[in-house]
This record gives sequence, C-alpha cells and structure tokens, in this order.
Amino acid sequence: MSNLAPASARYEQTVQRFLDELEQAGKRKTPQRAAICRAVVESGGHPTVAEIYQRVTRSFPMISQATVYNTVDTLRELGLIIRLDIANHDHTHYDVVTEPHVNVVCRYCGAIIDVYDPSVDALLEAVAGRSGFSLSPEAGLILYGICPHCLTRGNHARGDGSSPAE
Amino acid sequence: MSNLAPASARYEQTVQRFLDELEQAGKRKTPQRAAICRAVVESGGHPTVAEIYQRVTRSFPMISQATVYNTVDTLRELGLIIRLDIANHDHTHYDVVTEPHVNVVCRYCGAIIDVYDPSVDALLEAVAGRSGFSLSPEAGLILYGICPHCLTRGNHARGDGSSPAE
DNA sequence: TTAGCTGCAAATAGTTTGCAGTTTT
DNA sequence: AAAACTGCAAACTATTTGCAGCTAA
Repeated sequence: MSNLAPASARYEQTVQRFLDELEQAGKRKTPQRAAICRAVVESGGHPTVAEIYQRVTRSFPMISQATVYNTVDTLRELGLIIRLDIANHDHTHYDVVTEPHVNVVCRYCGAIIDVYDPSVDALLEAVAGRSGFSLSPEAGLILYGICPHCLTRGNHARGDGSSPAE
Repeated sequence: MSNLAPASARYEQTVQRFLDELEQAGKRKTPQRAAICRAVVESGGHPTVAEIYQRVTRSFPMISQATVYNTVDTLRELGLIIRLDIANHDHTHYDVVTEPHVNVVCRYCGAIIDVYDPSVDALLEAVAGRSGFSLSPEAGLILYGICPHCLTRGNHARGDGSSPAE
C-alpha cells in the first residue's frame, strides 16, 4: 500500500482533479459542485445521493437534492465516478474508484468493500473474447456474500436477499 | 454444448423442477404459479416482471402484476432464479441460470447474454480469499459494453450510460 | 450578457402492501 | 377448516423534470 500522504491531502488532490475535469469539460465550477465533489471524495467509500446530500448540507443548508442528483450524474458522465446498482439497496451508490475491481457487498449489514485482483483483468479478457463485446473499462463488478464481521457475529441466519441494513 | 433434447422438452423439464421445488418448500402449486414458471423459463433469457406478466396474460387474462411480483420473489427466495439489477434498465431482470457466470449487457441495445468461463471461478476464489467474505455461489456478475451487432452498426456513438433501448 | 446552474415543487413509475374474497391441501 | 394465494387498488419512494430566478465566465 502506498500511503505516502495523509488522507486529507489525498482527498484534496482528488477533489482538485474533479474540479479540473469539470472545467476541462466546459462545465461551470460552482461552490455547490465543489462541495459535492468534496463530499463524494470524503465519504471514503460508496456514497449514495442521500449521504452526499446530508454531508453537503453542513456547508450549504439550502442546497436541494436535485442539485446533488444533477452533479453526481455529471461526474458520472465525465467518468470520474461510477454507478453501483446494488440489489436490495434502496439508494444507488457511487464509487470513486474507476479502475476495474470488484465491489463486495455484505447481504447482512450492507457493507461495501473494494477488492483488487489480477483475476479481474483475466475475467474481462475472457469475457470480451467469448462475447465479442467491447467492454467498458470501468467494470463495476458486484459480488454478494456475508462479511467477516457478520460471519463472526452469526448474523447470517437467513440466506435470502432480504434487506437488513444499508 | 449439450443439446440432446429439443428446447421445448428442456423447458418443460425446468418448469417441472420449479414446481417440484415449490411443493418441497411447502408452497402451493396454483395454476397461476405454473403459468408464471413456464413464462419465466420460456422467456429464454432474462425476463422482467413486465415481460412475464405479458406472457402469462395469454393464459390468464385476469392475472394481476402483484401475483407475478409475488411469485417471482418466491422463486428467488428458493434460489431458482436470481435478480439482475442492471444499470439504466427500468425493470429488474431475472435469470434462470444460477451457476456462477457473467451477464454481459449492451449499453446501446440493452441485450443481455450469459458468458461462462473458468475465470469466473478464479475470480470468486480470489475475492473470497482477499475479502474474507463468504460469497454467494450464485454470483450475478454484470459487465457492460457494446455488443458485436451494435459495434458493426456503429450505434455506439455515445460512451456514456444513457438509456437507449429496453 | 447569457448559457448554464440552482432550488423548489410537482410528476413519474416500478415495486410493495393492505385487504377481502377465493382456493389449494 | 385453515392457511395460503390471488387480484384489485392504494401507497410508497427514489429519481426525474419543469420552470423561474440566479450566477459563473
């Protein structure tokens, strides 16, 4: 792991990158958007619009959810974040990580973690070869299971896909 | 591929399996459910509730969508089908294939195909090892891209995730 | 200036749910 | 008979959209 800089500095760097990309795309750099970008990055994971909205509200009490929806969609169009449609989660999640990886979701507590492994690239190549598809590089692969924490706690009583947490 | 039996016979066999599983689970075997099971299997792919409903309406003009939703969810609980939450598709799809495989979705025309490859198993093992998760065996992996047909037709003008068909 | 963005409110629509009557076992 | 299921309609809610006023460039 390369943790040469403190988290805050890395976050700020990413936020700056987002703003630069917005500018390059001819989009306006509004204070709301800056706050939303910051919220997305600082969420440190896989935020939903509701989470982003709640976070941004601290600095912009009057902001509307529609603005968050709009901005998040703009960021997605620019390829800066990707959508994660997770089964049984009421809200759509977004991921700052755009390189091919796997999102592993706990069926019980709803936790989402990113996993990187060479087998992802192998899978992409194999699937592209077999299907003839031109696959999107930012594959938002999702796998479901029970996380170590819930396994230990014995929280995995039911094997179905009922929604326990988020 | 092992196509020893005609499609219709294989379908009927699967329908029978579904009905048997329903019975074993202590569920009732109603004519509506039989029709829904048949519709799911005969849809030959990745049906939505709307598609199933439309198909079942032929034999049960008075059936309600709620019944389809209920039954489909029951089948899912029993592990006979899996849910596919596909980005930008308005309806939830279901897949009769429950073995680990990849669903490849065309961003342009919405087509969904199943791809089997040993790399899927490798991925599952690697992810399970790295994450410590107990992964669900019926991994509904989804990848996005442009299908060969749309590639040829040059239909892939836009690289974003806007919804074109489906 | 002016095209684009924000915020508010209303609309959209897939899915879920409550309930009364019906049916399988 | 009893629990389960069906069908209808109403409810739910995340997301989208229209529009008037603001604002970054």
